[in-house]
Amino acid sequence: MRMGEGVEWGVHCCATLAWLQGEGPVPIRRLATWFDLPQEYLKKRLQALARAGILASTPGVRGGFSLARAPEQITLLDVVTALEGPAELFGCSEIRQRGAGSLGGDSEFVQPCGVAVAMRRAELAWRRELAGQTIADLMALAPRSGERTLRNYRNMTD
Amino acid sequence: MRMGEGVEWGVHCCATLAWLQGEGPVPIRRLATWFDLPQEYLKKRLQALARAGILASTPGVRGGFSLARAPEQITLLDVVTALEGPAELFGCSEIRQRGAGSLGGDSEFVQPCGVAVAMRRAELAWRRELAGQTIADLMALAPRSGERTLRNYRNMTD
DNA sequence: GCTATGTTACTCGGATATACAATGTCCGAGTGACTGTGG
DNA sequence: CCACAGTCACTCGGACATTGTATATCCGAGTAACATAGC
Repeated sequence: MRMGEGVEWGVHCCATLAWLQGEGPVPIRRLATWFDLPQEYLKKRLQALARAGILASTPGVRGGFSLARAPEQITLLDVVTALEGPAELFGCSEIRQRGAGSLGGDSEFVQPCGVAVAMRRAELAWRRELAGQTIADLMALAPRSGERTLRNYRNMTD
Repeated sequence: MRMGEGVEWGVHCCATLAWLQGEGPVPIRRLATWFDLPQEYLKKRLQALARAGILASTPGVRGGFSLARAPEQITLLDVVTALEGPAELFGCSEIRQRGAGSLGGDSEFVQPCGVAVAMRRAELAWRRELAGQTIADLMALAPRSGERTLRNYRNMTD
């Protein structure tokens, strides 16, 4: 039960795109070499972010990816949900009303499964924390001596 | 990123064993038919709970599994950790200091990755909620008209 | 000078391969309660 | 009545087979900026 690596990639790429806002779209190759990631697979993950409305993709010769909204409007929960899917961590398959256990109890299962309720509560706490952190918050935390390096790197490839 | 089904099985089996405390060990076959689960695989998961000190297994002809501690002493976090491992949901692989991004920044990476910090905070909130729920809490919530059925079921197989 | 055509550097979407974890099954060994037998 | 061996019903641990998902790669199609050619 672990999150895919794509989540880490996605968040860092969002932060990077936030630093580079105003410079136009950033091609995947630049992001991939910047973080040393497999270019093709990174593309797939960023496409998922674009489908979710977090990134915007512009085709063409000067194309690439850019933020679709302001960094303050992108939460970690948005990124996680876009990349890992909306499914819950705990999927209740209602085993309580299967097998011999369901023979006697007919009207007992009208109220929800207590296990699922408890799990959902924990999961909501998790999502609430994730929803409270935006890309802008991460930018404020990060020590951006690297920002200069990041911008210069564009010139290195041109 | 989903939890395995074994977690649902484990929690329900713990609750069942709690109801049947004092009747001695319960064999796997009874639990498996009760919930209509694959017996052999359920065994594997319960063995994991036994290794974690949540269940106790007694060999022999009247053997089976039983709770190793009181239901108040078993939290959902215990069960989840025993079955899914202690690994964190978000594994930071420090991509920020890989590739071209790490060329300029030398002393920048002394402080922890902001992404990992935010993820860890959310995860701690999740674990805190899970640790606040015990098997005994679930028993108090559950409508146990089924408890009679459960005890009778023993006689059905004897 | 202006339009048409081609080139280039990107993205998109789908198809496919690979690695690894989750799920499921099977078998031999150990163990303790019970049964039966010999003394 | 008691010691002892045998059987039975369990668990344990490991060795597999199967399935699904994450990861990774590749290819054809579309698109917009730019360059070039033709009028």
